Amino acid sequence: MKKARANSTLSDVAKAAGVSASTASRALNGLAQKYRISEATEQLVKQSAERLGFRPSQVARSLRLQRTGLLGIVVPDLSNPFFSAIAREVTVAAGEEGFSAIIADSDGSVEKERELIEQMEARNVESLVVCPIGLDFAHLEAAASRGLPLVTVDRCQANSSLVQVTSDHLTGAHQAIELLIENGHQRIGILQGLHGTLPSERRLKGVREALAVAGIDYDQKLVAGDSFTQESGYCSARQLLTESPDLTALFAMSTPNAFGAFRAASELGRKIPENLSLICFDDVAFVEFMQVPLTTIAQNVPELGRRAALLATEQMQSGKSPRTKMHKVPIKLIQRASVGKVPPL
Amino acid sequence: MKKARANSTLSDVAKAAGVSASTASRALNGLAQKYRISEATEQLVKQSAERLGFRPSQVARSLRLQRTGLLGIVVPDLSNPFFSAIAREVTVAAGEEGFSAIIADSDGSVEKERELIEQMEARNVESLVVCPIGLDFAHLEAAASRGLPLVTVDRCQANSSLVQVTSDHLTGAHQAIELLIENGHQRIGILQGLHGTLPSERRLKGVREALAVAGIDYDQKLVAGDSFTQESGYCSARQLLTESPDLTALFAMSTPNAFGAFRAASELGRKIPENLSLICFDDVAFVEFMQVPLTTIAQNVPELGRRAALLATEQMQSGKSPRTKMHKVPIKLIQRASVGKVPPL
DNA sequence: CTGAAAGCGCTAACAC
DNA sequence: GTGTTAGCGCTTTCAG
Repeated sequence: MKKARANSTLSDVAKAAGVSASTASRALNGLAQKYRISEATEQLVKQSAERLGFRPSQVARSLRLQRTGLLGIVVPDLSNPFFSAIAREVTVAAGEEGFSAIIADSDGSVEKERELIEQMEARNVESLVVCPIGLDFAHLEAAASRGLPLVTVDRCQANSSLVQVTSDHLTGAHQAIELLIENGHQRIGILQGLHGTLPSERRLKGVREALAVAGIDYDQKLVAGDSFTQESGYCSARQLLTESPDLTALFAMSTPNAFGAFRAASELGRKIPENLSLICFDDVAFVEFMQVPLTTIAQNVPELGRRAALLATEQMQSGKSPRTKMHKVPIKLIQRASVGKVPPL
Repeated sequence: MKKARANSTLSDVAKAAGVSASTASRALNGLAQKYRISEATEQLVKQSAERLGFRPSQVARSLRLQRTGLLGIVVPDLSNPFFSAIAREVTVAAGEEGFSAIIADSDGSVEKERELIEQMEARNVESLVVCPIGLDFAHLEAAASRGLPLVTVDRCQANSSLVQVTSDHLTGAHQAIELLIENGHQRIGILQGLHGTLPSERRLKGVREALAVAGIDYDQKLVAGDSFTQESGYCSARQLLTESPDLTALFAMSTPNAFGAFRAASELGRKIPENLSLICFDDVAFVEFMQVPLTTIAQNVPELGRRAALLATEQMQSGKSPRTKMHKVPIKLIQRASVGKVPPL
């Protein structure tokens, strides 16, 4: 490998051009006009910079300007398509606003989330987008009250003063159940996500509302599960389908939940959609290429990310928190093949 | 929002403790022993720091130490599970080595990739992991020769002096074809990825080798496609299946390709695996929850990421490039349900 | 039109 | 044991 020649500095450029560092700085930062630097000098400086392959040190710049141009992202699992899609939107939106994104994976641990946020603060990120692991928000509130523009995405909290962006879970669940009912389903099993998280709670509320409208009793026996994972979906679907064989439909609160349900159903000899309907929240690209394409309540994931990034950068630029704290993004029911009419008995 | 109170600085802490900045710095950096700072002073400093909520500025530190502790990651599409899985491993491995990861999405554009790498260099990342878009490596070579420890993942280049980590594509493709042949398939369609990329070329070579071993002629007519996308898979599968209806198996070079093939097959009335076998490269979590679980050549994606991160950080710490440039990580054939015996005619 | 000097927050060599 | 000083690379008053 070639010798790691240190990048040349501004004063190198200045020296090469035979001017002072200040002049060089001004010429390179497009302030020639303002300072009425002679055309000749300006060109000379620019050429020297070019020739030396000068790249200004962002570190020095950050220190001087007290602006890092860094935006932090913390997600619970970057290998989960839902979160990586959010991360993607945030990074590109940040990039468009002139920021670089620094990312970290909390691996589903509140403790790690806390540490990572500490680290990011130490790095002087100018704002932070976090998809919280979901239960404890104290450290987030703390960071925000320290003046760090922070926005949470997805797993929000109802009674929080944080800026939050999440889907319209209630309406989504309501529509899901409505669709099932329209198709004649009366006995509907619910595969629940992590208790205590807003998405899970709101979706459950949506379920109850839709059931109430249709005059169907909400049966606690028909809801199971406590995590958005595939394993949880599998176990609870198995349990529900075994204990209540008269179920004709399943509402899964996440795609992994739905995958689990799929497996359980096939093990128990139920065919989707022939004698079991399945609808789920979240819509990942793959879902449509399953042999039985899933009918889903699609969250507008890119929009979640984009909005979060925008709220974060705005907040940072204006220096004040937006009036609206809770930002709901609409969901969309996508009908594919996994919901069928209840078979006439 | 509360007033954005600037974080307190080292000299604030020093003042509060009634000592000089140097002493404070030493006490806080665990150098008390080395400098024989009195127990009392040390505690005093630490308490003051605690009380003021002092968090050392990484920016100032970076400038002084000429070390940012930053590792850059550039991927073509963070919403693609393959790349996000790599990104995840890189960020966590980096974290374990005490680095923060700064990430960017090149959105499949070489131009953008070039710009992003520039930006990262300006931010003084200490090393860089890039999943190149695949064709032009000049800017990567340039960055590396400037002394930046850089490692490329996945789409590598055969005759490059860069440090690269990629799967054993040749063996993988060889095994895929072998499996098909063992199952009686003789007419095998190939759904190809982006031409000119090492993964695609090596896999094609593997195909030819396996075919040769079995004494089957390589038929140029049976290979189609020019991208790892789902659309490409769909179009080329349709084309192949239409022009050569005697095909009994398809080898797809990516999961998206396979999804496309799935759709094409079902539109053309072919059933997998009954009268069409399908095997594909890459193994994403979903693949096993498809109603017909896909038989795949699984890349060890986490390992790709981990190795890359390690090579990057090692290189940076030792200051020299590793002897081995090309790092191949083994693949694994995972048999599921999408490959069947060729039906006796 | 340009330069000198100060300083962002930190650490380390060199005093004493 | 602890303080003083210099300086990382940059921008920006303030002078001229």
